[in-house]
Amino acid sequence: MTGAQRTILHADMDAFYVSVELRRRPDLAGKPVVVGGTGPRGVVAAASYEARRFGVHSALPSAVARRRCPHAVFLPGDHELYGEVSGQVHEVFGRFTPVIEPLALDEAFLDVTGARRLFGDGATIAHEIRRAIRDELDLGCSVGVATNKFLAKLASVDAKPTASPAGIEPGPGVFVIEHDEAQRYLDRLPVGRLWGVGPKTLEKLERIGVRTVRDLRGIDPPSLAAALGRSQADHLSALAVGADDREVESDRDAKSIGHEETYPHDKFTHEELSTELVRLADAVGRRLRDHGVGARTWTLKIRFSGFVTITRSTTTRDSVDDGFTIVELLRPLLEAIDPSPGVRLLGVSGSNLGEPTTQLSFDDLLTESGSDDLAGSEGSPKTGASDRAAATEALDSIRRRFGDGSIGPASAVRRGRLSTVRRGAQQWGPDQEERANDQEPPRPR
DNA sequence: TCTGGGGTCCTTGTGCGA
DNA sequence: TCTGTCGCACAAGGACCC
Repeated sequence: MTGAQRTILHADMDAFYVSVELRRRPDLAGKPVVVGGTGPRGVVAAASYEARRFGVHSALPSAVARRRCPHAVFLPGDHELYGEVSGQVHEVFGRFTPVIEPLALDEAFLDVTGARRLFGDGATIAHEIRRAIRDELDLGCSVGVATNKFLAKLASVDAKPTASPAGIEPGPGVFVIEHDEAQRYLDRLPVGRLWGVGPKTLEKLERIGVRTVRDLRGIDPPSLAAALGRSQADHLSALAVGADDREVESDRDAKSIGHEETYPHDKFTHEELSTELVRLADAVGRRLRDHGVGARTWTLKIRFSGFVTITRSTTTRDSVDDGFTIVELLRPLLEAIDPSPGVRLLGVSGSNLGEPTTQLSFDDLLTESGSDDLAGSEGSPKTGASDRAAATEALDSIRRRFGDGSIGPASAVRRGRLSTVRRGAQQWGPDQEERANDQEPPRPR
C-alpha cells in the first residue's frame, strides 16, 4: 500500500445531465427523466434515479429505455449548457485546491493534501464541497476520499444514492476509505469493480476462478499473466492491494482529437461518404487550430451496418491542421473501402499531436491531387499548400466574425443549408429531427 | 435490446534498416 | 550474398472509461 500521506478526492455529480435539466424544469422533480439521443440509434446519457428503478441506465439504447420506462420524460440533452455548469462546478473545486484533474464534465480528482491545514481533513473538505455545490448550484454531488485515485474513485461509488425496483436509497454523500481499512474494503469487492475490468476481462477472470478482489490477490502471477497478458496482470495485481501512485494531473494535454457521426440511415456510396469526410475533416481541423496543434497520424473509422468497425490510418512527416489536407490524406483510404454493405458511422481523428507545420513535404507536393471541396467550386483550379493556408485563415476569420454556420465546405450544404459539425452536438446519436429530414437513400442492389 | 461520441491505453502483426 | 534477429515505427484492432 502506497501514498498514505496523500489525500485524494473523487467528486462525482449525481445524475448530472438530469440534475441540470431539473433546474430549468423543476416540475419534473421526482419523475423518471432520461437525457440522451432521441433518434432510433440514440443512447441514454443519463437517467434520474426514478428512471433507474426501471432498469434505465447510461449507454442503454434509447429504444430499449422507452420500452422499459414508457412513462419517462425523454429530453434531447444540451451539451453546451452542461459544459457551462461543469465550469461552475470546477470553480467550486478550485476554491479548495489548484490540483484538479477533470475526468469528464461531471467528475474530477482533487488532490487536497496541501489544503488540509487550511480546511481540515479530507472528509471535512468533501462535505464543504458538497454543501457549496448544493447551496450555490442546486446540484447533488458524491465524494470519495482516500489515499490514492483508484481508492477515491471506488469510494465515490459507495457515496452515491442507489436505485432498485424496491426504491431509491439515498447515499451517505461522502465515503472515506481509511488507509488501514483499504485491504479489508477491497477484498469483499467483485473484480468487476476494478478500473480496467470490463465485460471481456471479467469473463477471462471468471474462467480462472477469480470473482472477488480477494481471489485476485490469491492467484499466482503466472496464471494471471497467462490469462490476461503481462501488462494487464501487473496492473490488476497492483490494484488488488490498493497500490496506485498516479499523480492528480491538472494539465494533461490531449493526445488525439477527432469527430465521428452515426447516421440515421446507412450510407452506401463513396459520393455520400466523401461529403461526410469533408465535413468531419473541416471540423477536426478547426478544433486542432483552436488548440494550436496539428496531427501527424490521421485515422479514418468506418462502422458498417452489422456493427463491424474498421480503421485505416496514415502518418505524415509534417503535422497537419487544415481540412483540405486532411481530406486529401484520408480520401484514398476511404476510396479503398467497399461501402456497399452500408456504413452507419464515419469518424476522423488526428493523433501524434504537435506544433502544426501544415506545409506539405516535397514528396507530398509532387503527388498533390488538389482537393477542391473546401474551396467550394467545382472544377476550380488545383489548390496549392499556400492557397490552402490562406483559404483556411479566411474561413476561420469569417467564422469568428459571423458564426460557425456562416461558411463551410460547399459539399456540406444539405437541403439548401450548411451542415456543420459541432463538438457534442449529437453526443448521443442522431436526433429525431435529423431523422425526419434525412431522406432514406435508395439502397443499391 | 441492439448498441453514441470523445477519448486513452494496450496488444499484435508487419515492414524496414542495422 | 544470404539469413536471422533485434529494435523501432507504424497500422489496425480491441477493451475500457465516462
